[in-house]
Amino acid sequence: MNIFDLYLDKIIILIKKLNKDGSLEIPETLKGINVDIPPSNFDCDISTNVAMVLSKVNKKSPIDIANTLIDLIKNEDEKIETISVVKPGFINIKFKQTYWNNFIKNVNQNCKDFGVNIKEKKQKYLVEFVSANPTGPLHVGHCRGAILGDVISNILIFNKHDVSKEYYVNDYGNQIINFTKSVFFRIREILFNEKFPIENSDLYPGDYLVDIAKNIIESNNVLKFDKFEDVSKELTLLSVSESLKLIKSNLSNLGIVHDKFTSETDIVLNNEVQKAIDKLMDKKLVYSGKIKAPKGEDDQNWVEREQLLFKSTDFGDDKDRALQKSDKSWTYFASDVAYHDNKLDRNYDTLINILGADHAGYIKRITAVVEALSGDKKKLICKVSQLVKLIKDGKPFKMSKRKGDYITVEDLISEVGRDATRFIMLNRSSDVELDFDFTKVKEKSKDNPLYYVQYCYARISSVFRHVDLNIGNDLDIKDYEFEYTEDEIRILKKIAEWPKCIEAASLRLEPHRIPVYLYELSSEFHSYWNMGKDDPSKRFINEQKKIPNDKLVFLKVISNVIKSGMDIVGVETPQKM
RNA sequence: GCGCUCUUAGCUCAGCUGGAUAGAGCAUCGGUUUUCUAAACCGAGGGUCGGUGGUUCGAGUCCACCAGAGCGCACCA
Repeated sequence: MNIFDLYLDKIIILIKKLNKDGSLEIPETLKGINVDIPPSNFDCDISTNVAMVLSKVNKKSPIDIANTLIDLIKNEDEKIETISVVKPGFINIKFKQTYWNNFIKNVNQNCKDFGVNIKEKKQKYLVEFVSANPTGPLHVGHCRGAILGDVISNILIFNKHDVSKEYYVNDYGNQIINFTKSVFFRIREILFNEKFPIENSDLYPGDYLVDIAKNIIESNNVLKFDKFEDVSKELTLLSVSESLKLIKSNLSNLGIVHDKFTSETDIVLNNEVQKAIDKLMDKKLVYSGKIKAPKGEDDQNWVEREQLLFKSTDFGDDKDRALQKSDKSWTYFASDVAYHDNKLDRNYDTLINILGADHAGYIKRITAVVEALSGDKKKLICKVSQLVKLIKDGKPFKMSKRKGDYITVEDLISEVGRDATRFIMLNRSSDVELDFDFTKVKEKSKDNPLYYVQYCYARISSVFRHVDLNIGNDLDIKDYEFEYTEDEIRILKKIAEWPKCIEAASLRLEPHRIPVYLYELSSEFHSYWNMGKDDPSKRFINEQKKIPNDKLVFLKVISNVIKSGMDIVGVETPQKM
């Protein structure tokens, strides 16, 4: 039940009627008209800008139009307490107390689906996220995008869409060869006491490779590790598989489960790259040419080479992109073209890619490919998660690939916990860099917004416990004749915002709106709770040791929204803290 | 040189696709526990929304230019 949408519909019907009568002009599109939350210093519940939007086409001042509208609106709705016109031309409406009885009844009767955006057309989504190279465990840098992708998916699922969470495994190419070589040398180190060539900067130095090497030695007694070339094929498979084991366990510790892992090697071996490039060729978007050196770069080392290029400039990219290396093998980009063609073949309505900030430059070319292949500009949406700045003891903390001194997801979770990690990573817009201060998050865990929201839920649970009720059970209430006070209505108004929050989060793929909203709601609740100290009528449990029905549904509805929100964010709502 | 993202209180950030007197937390100062969880609450101070123009009834929000920060810019993945 979205009270803002319901009222917007009412107003649209009204002005259309007036337009039919000939007493009002309306613009072609009614898109600008909205019903919104008024600023808190106005004593009203909802507010609309209709009069201001209609002002132009009617050549009248917004105030005049508003004044003629308010009587008509009031006549049609006996739930209105006051309706008034304010300065630039807003119409402000305050409902009678009884309005909120109907509201809370409605919310309670379909608790689980409260907030679901019924206006959204049901779609099939594919959300690709993480897709870190299978060359070792996940580190903190992967964490934000992982959580972002997971929760974006959760929001879409909450809104009843069909969502598939997918991981693209880059198990092909030079990096994988280097990785496998590194494993090979670690194996020789263990078996033949041969020193690992640490000076070779192409190799992966991390300690986790020793464990991978041990696992491979233990689980296999066929392979001989004399020459890399002899075992490279089998060893690659084993090494990648060990890596994926680590990654999947990291993801599971973060509370993330992907529906599908797609392997780049499979795509390449299936000849899908050639097929996809052929499709682009048919559209005359592939040609053989040379890329010019970027200005300002050092031109001396630049070698112009004839190679196969994709005309991404046709779609707004800065330059055309190479599909083939000079040795005629495919580039990474080419196999990604194939992968996206593969996605398109699976008939999704919308593809979503979650990328790290360091891959933002990649967006234009890949959206160009999807547009070229599907003919639909909006088929692929790329969402970038900005960097996480790690801070330890007040100082920035840099990770070094060469030394292999990563902070892993494992370290992070064991230090601050899964829920705190998820909540804090989401509490900011993905467009801005995020400060993640280890010492702060750990030391000041009491100031952590996660606990603030959880505490709210725990407080409500404790009230239920006191009268032997369970917070999770449905409430069956027949009579909704209540008289909520101003302080309670303030919270009910916040509850009424929940569907709006979900709508914005889903439409714009901005999960941070959910923790931000939950924090605000919790704040209203804690404030109300403390009023009970001075004013016994604000306590939930009365002198007969019972909770009256008005307070009971009130609590139920609040806890339900918190639960829904926390489920989407993917964190626990403990009943005791 | 080019592209992407950002710039809001001392610090970290919200600001619902252009609306009304721009909001939180932290930090600082001062208060609140015989009562359902004080991991909480109440109060005070703190702002030229990076700058300059433009678009319009109306701009933190849209456009242009400028300044600053981060990320990226070949056949790596």
